[in-house]
Amino acid sequence: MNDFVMLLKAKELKATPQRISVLKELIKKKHPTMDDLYEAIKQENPSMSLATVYKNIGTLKEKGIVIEVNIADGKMRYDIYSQPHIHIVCKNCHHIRDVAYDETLFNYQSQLETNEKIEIQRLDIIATTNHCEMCQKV
Amino acid sequence: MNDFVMLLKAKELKATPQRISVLKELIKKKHPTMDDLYEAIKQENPSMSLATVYKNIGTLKEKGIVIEVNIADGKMRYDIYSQPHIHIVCKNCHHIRDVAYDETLFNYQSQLETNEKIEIQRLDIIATTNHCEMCQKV
DNA sequence: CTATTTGCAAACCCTTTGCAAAAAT
DNA sequence: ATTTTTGCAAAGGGTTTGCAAATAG
Repeated sequence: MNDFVMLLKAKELKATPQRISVLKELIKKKHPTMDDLYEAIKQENPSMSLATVYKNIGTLKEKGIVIEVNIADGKMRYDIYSQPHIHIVCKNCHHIRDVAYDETLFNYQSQLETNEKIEIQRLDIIATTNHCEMCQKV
Repeated sequence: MNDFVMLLKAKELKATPQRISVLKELIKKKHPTMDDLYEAIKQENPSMSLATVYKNIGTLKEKGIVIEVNIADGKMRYDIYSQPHIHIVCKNCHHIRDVAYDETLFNYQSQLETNEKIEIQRLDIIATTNHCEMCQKV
């Protein structure tokens, strides 16, 4: 029983070939779009349906196995969740670079090559909080 | 000649009532969705078309007056751009809080109330760089 | 055997586009 | 007078849904 099957069983999900293909491809290709996934998986399993990829990604998201990377270009990207990290997205070509996230002191500049010039366009943190004045979820 | 008209003229945009309404509403309501904007503006100008709101937001984005806030729930939010700041999005109710961004040392925890527990779900930086290995734009 | 998952097609939503009429400068 | 902008309706593109057949456990 391989790692993917164990991971799925641990989350009480059935280990279908389609599901395993999605996980495999997420490891193989970094931050793929839905179409990247679909096209790649179809090579090995021509009967794979786009709806199934969507449904599986949805399920894997719910279980915390997969996270979305939204760079606001109209297409969502997907990533297997390992630990909190930062996505630095090139505004020009949309390439996504993973940068480690230091929980205690996040000084992103210090993590970069010294002569790299980063110009921030947008910085979004999606987080849960116990102090949201709107939903008051404590 | 009011501030909005001056702002638009400075960017070589015609100061139409529709355009001014969009700016007004962006000031009035924080981080509205497209539909928020459309519905609010229709109150005062019933002939306002949704396509016009989209077109104006597009133009204002191009000119750097407006930025998008994408919290990956399927709807885009919009914000008048003043200076770089962080959007902390509540995962539960989607309320967006603006947090100041310190260019030299960004320690987001220190900016928050001491007993607030933030659990980061996602942290995205959209930035231009001169070291992107993919597009090599220097 | 039962509950979940798949695959297909249709439906959905948000967003964009084409174009003629209207408005801004 | 020229150029931009508006408003309408249609099209577009990514995502979701309903349901019967297939599959996993």
